[in-house]
Amino acid sequence: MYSIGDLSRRTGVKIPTIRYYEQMGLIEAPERSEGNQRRYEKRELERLAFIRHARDLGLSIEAIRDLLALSEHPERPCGEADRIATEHLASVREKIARLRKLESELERIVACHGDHTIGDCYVIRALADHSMCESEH
Amino acid sequence: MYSIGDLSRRTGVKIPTIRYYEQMGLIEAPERSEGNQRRYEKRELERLAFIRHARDLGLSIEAIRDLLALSEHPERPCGEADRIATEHLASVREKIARLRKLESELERIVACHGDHTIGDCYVIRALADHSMCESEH
DNA sequence: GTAAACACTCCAGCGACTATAGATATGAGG
DNA sequence: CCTCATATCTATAGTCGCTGGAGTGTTTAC
Ligand SMILES: [Zn+2]
Ligand SMILES: [Zn+2]
Ligand SMILES: [Zn+2]
Ligand SMILES: [Zn+2]
Repeated sequence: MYSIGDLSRRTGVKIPTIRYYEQMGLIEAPERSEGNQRRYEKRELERLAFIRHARDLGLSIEAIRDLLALSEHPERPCGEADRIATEHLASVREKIARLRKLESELERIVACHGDHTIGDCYVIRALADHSMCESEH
Repeated sequence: MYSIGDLSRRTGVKIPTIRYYEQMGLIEAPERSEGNQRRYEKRELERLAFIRHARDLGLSIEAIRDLLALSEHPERPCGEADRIATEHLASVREKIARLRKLESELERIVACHGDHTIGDCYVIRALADHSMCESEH
């Protein structure tokens, strides 16, 4: 039996976040002590570790909910789980692509170091005028 | 004189967003028509275009507020503006680095395509066990 | 004059937490 | 058993940058 604090220390998930996950339906409402405090089993510790890891990998609460539901049925085919992960990978790649464009625009923009005034600062002028950019964003 | 709708069409910033920027102090409260509708000058159109472009480049409202304040003083040195842009570039680079790590973990995880069940799905097992990962995240 | 299009304010919601406030429970030492 | 520090409880509000809706009033074109 773990208290919510034990669970928090063991998984690195903050206490309010654990309660939030319960509210969001990622973990079931656990048993309670006589004084109404949450008491968890090992099962729930593992479930929370799964959630934590999936969050660290950037999966949404929604996706994690689906993955947890799938993992309750070990005999079923895993196409859906693979699809969720693949889609997530695609979205990570999109984000990277977008950020790389920003990176190169910003590199160009900040290249104007030196002693000068706001009036002729390339940063300010570049921000005021998208036509100086090399790509859309 | 532009109505809020004109401004919106010309800058691509949605109407509620323009009002939000006003509330956030990025643009001043403009004059009003007799019937209390906002009426903008060209100055404000340019200011909003600046904001839009800076947002597209990922700058925070806070940073944009500072940049706008700086741009009111063309005679001052531009070190601060350069610093804001440089810091932002650094944060974009950090994001890219983090996402690249995720990308490579996810690539490894989704490599398990094929006909199999949830019970032996690598996606599910990898999410349950961070020790199968090659880096921290 | 009338109708369509536009704009007003206020407020709620998104996602994924995080942080308070004020009350109650638990557990270890005496 | 009592005290007290620590832990936990609920409920609510705040974060960021918008976005949408309800319900009402204004402008404009015909
Ligand atoms: Zn400069
Ligand atoms: Zn641009
Ligand atoms: Zn699989
Ligand atoms: Zn991992």
